[in-house]
Amino acid sequence: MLDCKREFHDSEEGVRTAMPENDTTAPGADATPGSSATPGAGAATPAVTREALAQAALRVLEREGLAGLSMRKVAAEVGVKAASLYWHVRNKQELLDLLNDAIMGSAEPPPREGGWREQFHAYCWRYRRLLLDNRDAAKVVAGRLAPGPNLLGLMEDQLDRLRAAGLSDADAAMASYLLGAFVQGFVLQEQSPISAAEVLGGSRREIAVAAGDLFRALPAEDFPNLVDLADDLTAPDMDARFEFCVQRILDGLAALLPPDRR
Amino acid sequence: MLDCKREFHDSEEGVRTAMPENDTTAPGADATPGSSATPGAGAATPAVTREALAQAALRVLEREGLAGLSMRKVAAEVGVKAASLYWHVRNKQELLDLLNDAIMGSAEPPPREGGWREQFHAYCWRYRRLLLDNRDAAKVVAGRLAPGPNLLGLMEDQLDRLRAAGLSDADAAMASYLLGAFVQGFVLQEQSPISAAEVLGGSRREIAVAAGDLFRALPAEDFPNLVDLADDLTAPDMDARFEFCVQRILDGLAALLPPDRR
DNA sequence: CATGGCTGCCTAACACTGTTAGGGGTTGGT
DNA sequence: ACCAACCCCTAACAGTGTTAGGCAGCCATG
Repeated sequence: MLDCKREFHDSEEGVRTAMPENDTTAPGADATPGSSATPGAGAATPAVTREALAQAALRVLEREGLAGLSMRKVAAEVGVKAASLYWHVRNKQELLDLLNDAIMGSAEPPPREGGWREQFHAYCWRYRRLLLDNRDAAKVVAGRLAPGPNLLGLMEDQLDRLRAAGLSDADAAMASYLLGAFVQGFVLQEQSPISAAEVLGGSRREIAVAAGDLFRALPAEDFPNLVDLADDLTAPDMDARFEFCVQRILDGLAALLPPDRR
Repeated sequence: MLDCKREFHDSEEGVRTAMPENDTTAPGADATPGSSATPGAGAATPAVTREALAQAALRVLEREGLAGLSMRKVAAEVGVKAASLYWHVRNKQELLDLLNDAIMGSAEPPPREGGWREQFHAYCWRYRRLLLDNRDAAKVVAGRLAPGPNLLGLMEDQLDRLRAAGLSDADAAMASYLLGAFVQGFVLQEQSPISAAEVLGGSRREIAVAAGDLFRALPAEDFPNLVDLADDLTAPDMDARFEFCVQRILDGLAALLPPDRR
């Protein structure tokens, strides 16, 4: 009776994250967590829903970054004290799961035109763009697989195209996984600061130059290739680098198809 | 005078992380904590070096995971109080950089035999194995590019082979980057818990089954592909999945080479 | 030998974090 | 009017990274 509240906030557990459950990003006063369905609902103005929490977390993330995203700040963002969040959310990790899918919410699949190669290409770029545009999105997404309604929708669409391209079921599933893993890894690397050069809080280009100097300053007898390739290794054009990688993966996938379908 | 200590702990800044500086993996039993080090020992016996710190951090990481790795615990591991660490290290991030390269220290490049494809293949697998064998290594490595002596050595060797395979300078640099980004992303995904299934603290296989059930339970009219490919999407054999991805990348790289060098 | 400066550690403290216990209103249903 | 559920609150706990300032030994110099 004491902690009956922690028991369950809504009807089912496993299905909730899976069900699309019409998520209107609209600030409508409806759609309290899941309890709206349960008869005998009490409160008049919920004021804070799981949707609202996710959006608030998104704003805090944009403003303060992942390291600065605390329960107290998210609570303040929705006009509430920290402890109250635990009514709607089991712990911070669950809030991050909501945030996770909220980030995916702003993604939209590329137009369904052109060959599979163009479409897969566009998918990679859009996903990267999504991760780059939302602050610390890569860190939030990485290390947590939160199959919320938004992510599920994207996967569904993606798989549909891969199968239409002629990939087998297993290959389509693998390819989808490959895309996700690679893009996440790439953006994570791309955004990761270089330890040696962090002292100078310079721009991306400046620290690339600094990294180049670092490589060039190595003893040439021990690291001939690093010294030699310093420029190539620290080329600051990340778009070109990404494009290269994507093309490699596309070529690799193309090799799975019969020659007439590439 | 007050904080003169924070000025510099050692000679040069930028070069330190770059120089190999013979790293002994610490001679056995001495490093054990306890108050034995404190009495009578002055400045003569340092008792805690950056190397020792890195090794201690590695042990704490193995025992408690990244989330449980705190300055106080690492300090206790070397028999010292937390504040003392800031004499040797600027902040926690710098300790993590040391840890980063310490993890890389246990990597050894694959034998230099077979074609470039076998060697690149082995590189991918060894890197993944390294990240899997050291607890939370993927999380430590991701989001931080710490070009310590160990990582530099690996890059050097890797680039050497890629160039020997016939890749252009730019392509070799890109390919090396691709390898790192992909493997990190893959292992990160591989190890990331699934939000919906975390309640059951089951094994990898169990949560894969649970994820499969989750996909199968989706409304078939909205997610026909997810329902259909549930088995393929949740196939628990991560080795096979990794192998697939690596082969795609290898194929993609092979397309860069003239047909006679593939 | 004495003096100071440097090294390496210490204790205390600050502002913060996630999380829990328990209490108090407001609401709707009976 | 009562009850139960809902939603939020205050207070507190243990733990975090980090800094200020102090204190004991070692070095080299006067």
